[in-house]
Amino acid sequence: MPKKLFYQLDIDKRNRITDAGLIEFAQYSYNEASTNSIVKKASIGKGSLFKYFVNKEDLYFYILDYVIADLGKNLKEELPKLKGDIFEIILIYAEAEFNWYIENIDKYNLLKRAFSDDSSSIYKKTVERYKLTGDSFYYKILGYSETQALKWEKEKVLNVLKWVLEGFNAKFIKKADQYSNINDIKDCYLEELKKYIEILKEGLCE
Amino acid sequence: MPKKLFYQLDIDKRNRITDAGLIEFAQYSYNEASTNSIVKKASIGKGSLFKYFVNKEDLYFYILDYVIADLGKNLKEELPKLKGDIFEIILIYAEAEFNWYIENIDKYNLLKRAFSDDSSSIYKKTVERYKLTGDSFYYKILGYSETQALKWEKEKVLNVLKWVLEGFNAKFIKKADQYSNINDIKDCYLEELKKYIEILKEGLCE
DNA sequence: TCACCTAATGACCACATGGTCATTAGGTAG
DNA sequence: CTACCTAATGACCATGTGGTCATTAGGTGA
Repeated sequence: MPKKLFYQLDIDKRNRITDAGLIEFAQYSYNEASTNSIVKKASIGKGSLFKYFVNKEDLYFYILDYVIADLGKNLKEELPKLKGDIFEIILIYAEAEFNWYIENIDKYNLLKRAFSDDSSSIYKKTVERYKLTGDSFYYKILGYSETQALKWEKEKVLNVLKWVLEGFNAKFIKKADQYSNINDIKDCYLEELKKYIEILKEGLCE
Repeated sequence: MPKKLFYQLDIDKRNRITDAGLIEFAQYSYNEASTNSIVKKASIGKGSLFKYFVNKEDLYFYILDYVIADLGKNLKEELPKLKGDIFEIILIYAEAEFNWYIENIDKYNLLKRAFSDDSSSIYKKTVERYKLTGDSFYYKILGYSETQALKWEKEKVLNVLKWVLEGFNAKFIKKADQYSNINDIKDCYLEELKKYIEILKEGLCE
């Protein structure tokens, strides 16, 4: 975590540093991200950065903490809306996540990179640091669903839903550049996802 | 592609270079991989490497070409075995791929990295170079399946199958370290995958 | 033995990295 | 104005990078 000096800065400077770090770590892997670039982007001296943070890793986890807190806050706001069977829940959850993604692409890319590149030198420390959140949160949300008649083990059904959602998201994001209007994207996303969920619901329910 | 000089080398030296490059690029991203390490691992002089290859990128694509050719050869051998409906085909295909993976972990990791890290500076050139293979191959294999009554659009069903297979593989590989006996792993993989395919077959067929 | 050729080499280059530290700038108290 | 303090700074350091090139080693023919 940052030293006291960092919190004594005026808000503008602090935001400049946070934003610069976020953009850099979203665009490049931990090792490829450059503190020199961050310093330039934030318009501060190189020495200052290492007065505010003990080293690159410290800066990285400060940024990551911040992003995860932001996502958590956003998802908590959606919690009361989660009602219905797991298929409806999945839809509501996916829509919330997708909306967050559309408006926080840098944060989304940072998270994706942080928890998917398991060969990065920082990955081990990352999963260690956040082991209590992560997947468990996903299942907690699903815990909100009404109990319901499934043809199969609940764990397997959840996995199938999770993998389809992940695959669908990845595929959709890749082709999302085509759309220009942001509302078109949201509509199209939801409409297409609904079909997949419909297929699974019909197939996996009693 | 390598210069003529490379092909004039005796087989042992050539293999040392290929292996060293494979291991390095499997372990580290393109930018993080070090030509110095490769040179040391292969026990050749730094200058020699750049006599054989015009630059790092040239070496990288030589290795990648080699791995893709190897995988292609392996899968072609499995082609005659692909018979039945798409669910049976998926199982046979997944088993072949998994066996290849188990015995070619470095090659597998290299491929995974090459086609998943879409932020790497080399990624664009990579997909450009191999755009004719890739996903299309996957669907070609599924083309071997007997036509069969599906409740839904074939494309969506294939996507669901693909995503579940991908998700299952990723999950399985992560916990594969637990097993010591390689045959246990293979058995366990196939057994668990079968259950998922069974679920999907029952759910997605007429 | 000598001259010739080519393949192999590692010292070397310019550049970028994470991190340091002596110096400076700017505000405050007397 | 001076003396003091602290926060900000960028020149600097050791290390590592991809890539080069003058030198060397070793084989061949006369």
